Amino acid sequence: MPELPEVETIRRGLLKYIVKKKLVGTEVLCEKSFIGEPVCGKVLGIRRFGKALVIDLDSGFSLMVHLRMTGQLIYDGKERYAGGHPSDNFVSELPNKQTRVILKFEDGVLYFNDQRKFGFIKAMPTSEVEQDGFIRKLAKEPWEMKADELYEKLQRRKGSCVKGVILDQTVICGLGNIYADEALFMAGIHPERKCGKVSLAETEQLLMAAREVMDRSISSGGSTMATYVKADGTKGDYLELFAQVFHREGQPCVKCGNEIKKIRVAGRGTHICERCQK
DNA sequence: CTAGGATCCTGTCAGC
DNA sequence: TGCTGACAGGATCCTA
Repeated sequence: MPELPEVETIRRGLLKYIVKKKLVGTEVLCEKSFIGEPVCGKVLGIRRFGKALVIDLDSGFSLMVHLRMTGQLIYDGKERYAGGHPSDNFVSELPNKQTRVILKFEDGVLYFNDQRKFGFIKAMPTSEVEQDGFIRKLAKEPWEMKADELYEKLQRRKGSCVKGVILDQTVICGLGNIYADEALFMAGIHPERKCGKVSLAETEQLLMAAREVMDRSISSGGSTMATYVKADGTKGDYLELFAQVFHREGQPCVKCGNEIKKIRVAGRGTHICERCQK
């Protein structure tokens, strides 16, 4: 679930709570959620590679965290900081039955919750992080990628629907289901369009749109976070304020008033305006 | 190599 | 109320 903007928001938020703090113990409640042997050490920093976070320790080890669909990181100390898949876990009593791993710091606890168990924390030597199979294959993020590079990649997969291809992190890194729909809408491209039928000019539009939707989300603290940490425990609905098509089926298109439709593309729920996207 | 579909897992919701 | 199937903000694996 969490896409690049949410993961980046968690990274920035967590820095304040765990950098220079010592990780002193690990409790693994679900075996498949923790790969490798638990490690200890003081936190030097937190890096992000696409949708994955890497917590570097002064012991020479690192923890790679991937939230996949339903992962959450919830730091609980003097105050609580939560991010990831939106749910009541952000404000409820922890640990609970979705808690998979507990990282114990000297003055707080970091819970890794994950309803569907697709996510994981992986311990490895810091020197091996960049050779990790997942990280090594990641493509550039939209801000670093040039339009002709993306265009060439799209042409290499000319028979596939463009949405499925831009969700592939080895093609372009960072987009997930929300921002793919939003970027395609902004660029006026139908998600079922074959990659071979996307022009260089449209690729440029798509790239700009991807940057814009994610920039906007990062600067507001991610689509699912910020509002969730409010003291009164109310659920945030930032997505509703910012999404033009995502989860807006049945509502009018913000550009033309036509009804937003929900279809299925590349196995994923997909939101479109049939008049604005061809 | 590409393209499409199944799969990992738990929970929720719509429909009967 | 209980059952069933569909679906979910991700990525990989398998098959053709």
